[in-house]
Amino acid sequence: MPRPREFEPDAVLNAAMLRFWERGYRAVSVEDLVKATGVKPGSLYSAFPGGKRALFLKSLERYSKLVVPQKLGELEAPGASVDEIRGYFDGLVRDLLSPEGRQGCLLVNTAIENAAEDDEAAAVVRGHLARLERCMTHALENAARRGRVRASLDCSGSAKLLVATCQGLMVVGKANPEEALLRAIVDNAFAALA
Amino acid sequence: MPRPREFEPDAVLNAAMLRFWERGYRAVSVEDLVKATGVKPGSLYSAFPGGKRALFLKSLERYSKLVVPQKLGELEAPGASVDEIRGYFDGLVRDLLSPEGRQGCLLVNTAIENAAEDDEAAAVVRGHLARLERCMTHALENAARRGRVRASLDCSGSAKLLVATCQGLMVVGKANPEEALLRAIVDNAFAALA
DNA sequence: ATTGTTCTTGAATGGTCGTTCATGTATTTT
DNA sequence: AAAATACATGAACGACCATTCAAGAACAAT
Repeated sequence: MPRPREFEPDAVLNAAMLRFWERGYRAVSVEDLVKATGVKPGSLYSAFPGGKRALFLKSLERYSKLVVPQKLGELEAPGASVDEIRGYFDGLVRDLLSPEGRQGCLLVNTAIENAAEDDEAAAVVRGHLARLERCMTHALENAARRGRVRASLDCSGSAKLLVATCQGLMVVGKANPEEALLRAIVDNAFAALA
Repeated sequence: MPRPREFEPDAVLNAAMLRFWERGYRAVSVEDLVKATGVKPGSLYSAFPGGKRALFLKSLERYSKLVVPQKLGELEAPGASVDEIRGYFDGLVRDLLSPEGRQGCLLVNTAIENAAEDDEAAAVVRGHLARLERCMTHALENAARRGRVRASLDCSGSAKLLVATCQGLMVVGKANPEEALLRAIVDNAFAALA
């Protein structure tokens, strides 16, 4: 009986995610979202109860499920090793240097902008960091088994360090997107593993 | 002839800096600043032409001149070496774990929140990163001369990595202020130098 | 064709934003 | 004592904020 929806909620969520990604939670107004999606306030609020913040939290989850796996790529494969870590870092550098990728990582931005005042957002960020650390640890263990890193390497600890390094890479890259600088960071991070 | 000021502009600027530090630029309203300083809008705007944003930029500079040197401590001394780098990192961890220090670093927060849309703010951040890198490079060179790090170490590149590491430390610490995690990051960053 | 249900629309809400300005006040010089 | 000057006050500004809601519209079932 009901009248059918005229828009795709997933498409709306995607547009919202992109806005939050490039401008941050506070900088995006509902009017911005209305313009970006073509969906009027009333419909937005009925499709996403909880309004702007709910849309933001759903954006974080969507980012985790859709964008992150694409960036992680082979690093999440069971056989991942040093090359896959390297590939991930190279991808980060490439993104930071490209005009579209300068927005960095939505979850890093959220850690800084919202983690202190929004526990739910912080939880999503923590989940992301844990996932990243898991990948890195696993890849380092594979690498150790294959003799691609020094035998004395603390895989779990080094994974934590690598996670911090890529967060730092994004902070540096956001303020100072210079290829030589970013490459030096990545190169030296890897020199430490050998 | 004129009526004298009833407030200390430096004290006002300090209060503003603290607010921006803990909540971010967008999250702080002028009304917040009025409440925090006791100075009414009219006086605020006449003492700080340019309003909120000027106050923010001045806060960044004040932070650079007053807070940063205190955190850097001996690391800026000519004779600084590994121990001073370590001291700096330990201080960061201590701060991130303390209730007052969870706000992280104003300049890191600014890199994420404002660098993309505010060139002047980004320039201050870049200056800070350059200063940090200069300290680190100098300390590593001292350390190399004294045999405290491996001879093959690329001081300039490792300094860049250490800068990124402490930015990353602050991102991780903001979302997940766990001592064991932060210590592991620092320990492994130093293991890479030996 | 009518009814029931959900959706769309866009104006309106009350609140807050950053900023300005007219008025009154305190102080120093004349 | 009076004039001149800079400051303090806080109400008022228009703009924008997130959100709500009354009205009309589109479809499915009858």
